[in-house]
Amino acid sequence: MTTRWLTPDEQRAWRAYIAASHLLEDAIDRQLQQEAGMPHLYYSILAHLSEAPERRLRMTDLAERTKITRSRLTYAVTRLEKDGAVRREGCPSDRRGSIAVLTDAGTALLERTAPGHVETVRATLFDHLTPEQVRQLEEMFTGVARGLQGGSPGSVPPEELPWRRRSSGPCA
Amino acid sequence: MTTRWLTPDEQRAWRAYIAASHLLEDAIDRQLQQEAGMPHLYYSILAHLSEAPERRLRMTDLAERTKITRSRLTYAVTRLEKDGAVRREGCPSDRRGSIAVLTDAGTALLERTAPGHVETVRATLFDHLTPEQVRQLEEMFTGVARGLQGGSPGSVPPEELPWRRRSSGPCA
DNA sequence: TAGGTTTGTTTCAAACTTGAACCAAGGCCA
DNA sequence: TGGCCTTGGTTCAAGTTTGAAACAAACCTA
Repeated sequence: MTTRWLTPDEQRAWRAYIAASHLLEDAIDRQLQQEAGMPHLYYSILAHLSEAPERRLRMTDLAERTKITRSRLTYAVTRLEKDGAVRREGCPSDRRGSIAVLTDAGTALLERTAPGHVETVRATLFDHLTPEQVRQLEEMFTGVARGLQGGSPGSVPPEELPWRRRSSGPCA
Repeated sequence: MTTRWLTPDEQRAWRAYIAASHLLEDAIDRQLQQEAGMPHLYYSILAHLSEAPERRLRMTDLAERTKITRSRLTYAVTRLEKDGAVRREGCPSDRRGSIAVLTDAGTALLERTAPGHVETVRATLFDHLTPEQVRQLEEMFTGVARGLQGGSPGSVPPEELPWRRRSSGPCA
């Protein structure tokens, strides 16, 4: 089949998306670097931990939720551990595993910096969207994410699809 | 003022957006790394050059269009130059300036790899969107980008807004 | 239960990004 | 003209990301 090129509408949408998402990530990274001393990704790691039961998650679980690779997470957690925001514990039920735990200092940092972060997200993104667009945004990107995770990254044949990691739970 | 926290709708939209945009960038980076031997950003640089008159642009101009910092661009162009996809030329009218020029090899690489790239963008993004959503996407992100570029990065006061770089033109 | 495979995580080197500092060259103006 | 501020680009060190390889524990299965 010959290439299905993008239509002019799609072209424009793609460009706008790429431009805005770069600018947005940069703005948020800068703000968090200033206020929290860490890039957005690291902040997200803390945020995800803070919502988990007992503020702890298996590394792989955390990697999945934050949508990053394991090695990237290892590096990040090591840094956050140095900062004192996270602590690592071994997993008693599976001695291969290690668990990242949000410390009290990490919790405090999150509470201190969350308002500024939210304000930035608002100012950069949501202040430009109507409530209807917010709903659209969620719908679109939920679909896109579903298409991408746990399978068919691009054009991988469906044979490889039925792969799904078992949810490892709080490991306890 | 107390923090304007995100509404549940906004929360969900934000999470979906973050997750999908990470997955999307990863997928596209992987595909281009495979097929073109370079990450998406580098490919974009070539793409932008290919559309410029005479396939050449001032560094700063190129940085603006690709939405990246100058130092990042310097690094990228140096690499692309080593690959032979880009050549640097001095700017005759302003001896501070340097111009990135897309070489024939760069053009060939672009032509060879564009179909695969477009196919990936389609499979990962546009195949999940209705034509109406495509229009919405463009509208939303155009607004967001406008809000972010050339001013008010987050919560910078309007005093700093009226900054606008003069479009330097093809320089020649 | 030994051997082979899978799974969870880390490690390592190479590539990339960041932000501040630097170096020209251009512009402005007394 | 001589300073002085601005602009266009690069450089440098420190930090981050990548992908492949290494490990170790868990899980088969014969």
